[in-house]
Amino acid sequence: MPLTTRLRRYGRLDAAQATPLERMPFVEKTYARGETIIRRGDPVENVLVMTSGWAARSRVVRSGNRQIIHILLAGDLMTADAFVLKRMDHQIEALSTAVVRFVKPGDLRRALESSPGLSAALWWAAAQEDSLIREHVVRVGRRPALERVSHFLLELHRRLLMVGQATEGAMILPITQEEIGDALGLSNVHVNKMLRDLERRGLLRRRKTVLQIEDRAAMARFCDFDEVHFHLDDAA
Amino acid sequence: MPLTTRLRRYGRLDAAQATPLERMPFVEKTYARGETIIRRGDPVENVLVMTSGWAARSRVVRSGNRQIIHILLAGDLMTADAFVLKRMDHQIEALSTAVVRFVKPGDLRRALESSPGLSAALWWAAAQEDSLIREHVVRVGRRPALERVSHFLLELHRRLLMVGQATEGAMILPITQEEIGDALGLSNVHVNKMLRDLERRGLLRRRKTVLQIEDRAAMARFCDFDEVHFHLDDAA
DNA sequence: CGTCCTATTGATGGGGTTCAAGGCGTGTGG
DNA sequence: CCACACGCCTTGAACCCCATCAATAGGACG
Repeated sequence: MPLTTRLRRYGRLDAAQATPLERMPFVEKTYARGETIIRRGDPVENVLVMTSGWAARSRVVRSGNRQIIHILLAGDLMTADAFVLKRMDHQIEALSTAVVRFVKPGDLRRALESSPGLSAALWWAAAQEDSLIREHVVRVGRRPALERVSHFLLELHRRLLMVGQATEGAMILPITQEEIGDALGLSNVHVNKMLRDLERRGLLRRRKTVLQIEDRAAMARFCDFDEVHFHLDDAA
Repeated sequence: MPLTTRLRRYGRLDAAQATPLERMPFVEKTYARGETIIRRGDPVENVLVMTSGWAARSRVVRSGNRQIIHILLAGDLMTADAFVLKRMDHQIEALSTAVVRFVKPGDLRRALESSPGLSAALWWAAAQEDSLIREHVVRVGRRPALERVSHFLLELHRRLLMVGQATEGAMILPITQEEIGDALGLSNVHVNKMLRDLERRGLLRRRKTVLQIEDRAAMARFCDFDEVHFHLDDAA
């Protein structure tokens, strides 16, 4: 289960403590690419966990433009604030075929109570998402397009590695260039030009949906990327 | 105490329940405009609460440009994730003279335990900040400059109203146009032009640091602003 | 009364959008 | 099994929003 894999990175969670999480009752639903999983305004009644695939938190503004706020990958919590907020202020949509696990808040609560390290680990996961979104603000607000694309891809690669969905040098990108643009505040046309530029510079290679990053360190230097905001060594 | 004022908006917190929050032991420090309150990389040892003034979460990128991620006002929690994250991934700096209350995590924990509604209310406040930051991504990524400035000002006004720091038609803006630009991913020059444009359109009036919004509804229509992301009616 | 910071304004230039057209791969129905 | 449609990628051209540069003005403060 990808969520468990991810929480183990927190460092304080062993296999035994994770068991209640795996044992929670759930219902799984599969969504097709492009389908809306939760609409803005919907009541938040369940805790949703991504089991596989890609999804996105997004908003559509009056002009019709879409802004992708955050990409959701396997192991991500989609409604961490289910206990507090009554209604969704944004929508979540599937970017690829996506499997989503629905858990009742009560069942999660019981799992948390039965294992002390678990709630700390889930808090950490939620705080990590917050941190990623803060970094996204910086990326969109103050980085030039070329670095912006590069930085975004490195972050995705790092996240996929955390849940065992990528290798050291490659990952599968199931999303379109238009969607990358919607995440980064760029046009699909310009994303294309930036990707080709990164390829021309030898920082990237692409074949269909496969994306290779030869030299992660070089790319990180190129776009001013670091891992501080992942909080990977934050076990207390 | 502004934090209490704000939490009352959550709806489930009465005066009696808020008492432990007001009674927590604390140390208060005052920061001058421009001073850094917490540095990126600093360990998170206390819970910090804004008592008065303005501050900002920000990051400086390699080019030297600053991105303001979120504006902090009186009543805001500056380190809600103090229990989970070990180190700051961004900095917090004072935008005006700012008074900050330092509370020990243990003391907060005790206050939370002594009052059932309190932790829910604090969770709500934290979730509300998350929500505001998500909206900020949309604003910076997909709104044209004129609407961006307008939308930003309306949000600040709404937030100041929540803590009794603004009147229906006016607020005090203690920050510079350059800082507005750093929040919105714009240059100080362009912010100036947008402000003057809003003034010319009769949506705004300015005298020194006083900013008047004649017709909030008209301005909200103008920049596609709504209050969904404030979650003001989210008492369970 | 000079100094420094902020606001203001115009001129110029560039990074990125928009428009448009073509190519490529994949699925689909006749 | 081919023809066509459709979605996505690619590329060039024109344009525009906003950044940058520069210069002035206007406080606030010592």
